[in-house]
Amino acid sequence: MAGEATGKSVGKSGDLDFPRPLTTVDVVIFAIRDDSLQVLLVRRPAGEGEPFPESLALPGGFVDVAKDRDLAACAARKLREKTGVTSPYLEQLGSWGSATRDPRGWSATHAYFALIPEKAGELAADARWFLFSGGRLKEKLAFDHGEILATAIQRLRNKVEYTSLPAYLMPAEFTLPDLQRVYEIVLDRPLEKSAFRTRILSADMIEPVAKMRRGPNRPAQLYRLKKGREPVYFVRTFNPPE
Amino acid sequence: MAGEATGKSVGKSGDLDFPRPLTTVDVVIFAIRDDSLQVLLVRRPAGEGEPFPESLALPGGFVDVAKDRDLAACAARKLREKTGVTSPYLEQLGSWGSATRDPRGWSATHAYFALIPEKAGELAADARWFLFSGGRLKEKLAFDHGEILATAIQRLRNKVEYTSLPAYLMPAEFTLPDLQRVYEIVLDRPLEKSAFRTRILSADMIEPVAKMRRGPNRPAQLYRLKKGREPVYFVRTFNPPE
DNA sequence: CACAGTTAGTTGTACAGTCCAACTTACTTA
DNA sequence: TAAGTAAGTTGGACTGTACAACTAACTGTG
Repeated sequence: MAGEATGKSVGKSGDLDFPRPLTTVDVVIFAIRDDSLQVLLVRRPAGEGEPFPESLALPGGFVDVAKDRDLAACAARKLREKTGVTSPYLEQLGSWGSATRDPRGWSATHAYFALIPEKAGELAADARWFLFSGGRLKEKLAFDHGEILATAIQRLRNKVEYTSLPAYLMPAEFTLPDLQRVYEIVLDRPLEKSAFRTRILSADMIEPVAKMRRGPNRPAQLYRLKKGREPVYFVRTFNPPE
Repeated sequence: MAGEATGKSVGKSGDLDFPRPLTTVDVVIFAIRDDSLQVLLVRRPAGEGEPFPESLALPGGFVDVAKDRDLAACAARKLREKTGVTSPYLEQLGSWGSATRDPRGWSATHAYFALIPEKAGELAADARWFLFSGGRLKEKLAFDHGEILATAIQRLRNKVEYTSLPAYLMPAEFTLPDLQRVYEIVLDRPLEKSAFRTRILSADMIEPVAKMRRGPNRPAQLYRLKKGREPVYFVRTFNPPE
């Protein structure tokens, strides 16, 4: 495998001797920070021959055929390198490939999206969190990363309507109003308190811990995610607005 | 672009001189035939150095950087080459990449799934329809295509619960009981007639044509898909079994 | 030509879960 | 002790599915 080099003939049949697209992996990393949905972006390097120098981009890069066992491992590696987070919610988003998306030639990227709790330790030096204002990012992104990001948000919003995905954006312990707030941030619309509670509590996805969150008002029950990390699918969506 | 060959140094920075994974596209093509869900598979060639010689596999192959503008075009090309169908429902399924899935080296495939109406003209010589018995395919497939196929079925089933996807499996004109039958075949469970009709008719996705299907019993209204091909999303799933 | 058989399509009641709004509870602060 | 606020509950209206019984429209048979 290591002797395969850049795709020059390797097998007996010799039919692998043709141009290969570049293969990359990019990760859309979401977190809730400052009461809003944020995404982690990196600044591209400025070197000669670098495409989109100094533009903002999704964290990612070439698959390393020596280091990466598979695509998911590659995505997990990039997530870890940028955030230090090791076991988040990581889902494949899709792939984008064309002759023109990278000026260096035909390329295909495998995009993942990750949900992580706010805490997160140190970020890599080139990485920063960015905010959506009005559901959109202000900055233009390198390559087709704007499109990938838009797809990620759409997928996230869509799934939040009928799954427990936002649970992966929560810290270890949280209250039901906390969780509802995160749903509302992602969906960008208010939800009904009683319907929300009924749905979440009957989904058997969280369990109360023997503590209350105390504050200036009535204390709130703290919960944690139950083991068995698969997201829950609800049989109805929250009823759509208007 | 054409001079790029197999990944040998091209840019000024020269940092593209590293091994590139093989890049392929595979297509899971579904149709309803003989009152059941079938998938189109091809027999792999027998040549020396061919992986999985004579095994069954999904239609697919290497991205051709000269012919294929992007991944979707590549998938559409493979669909066309095997079935002659040109404008089906074609959705990206995901990508699978690892060091071990192809004995020829690190490879990544971009998988698509297509829904086509039964009619379909001539098939390519190496292609044949295969049946699921008991929700599973009997044959073992080459590479990780069994896994890809399983994911495709799961995705199809899942979406059929709350979208109008099966409409793309229908011929140009069909009756409501026809459509319900297709839902039932895919979901492998019976649905309620009245709830089904209410849902479909209020979704504004089909329109009656001025004809009836006549047969040995009461004639049935014929419908066709409305223009504007996006699938419809329902706010509830069909209530799950048991 | 009536009647059985079959499928198309409708109707009505029960039920589940959201929507909406008002209510009670438990705390803090003045 | 009273006002304020957020947590959590309760009940009636509404939407859409589940289930079952019904009517409608045709064919084929005796």
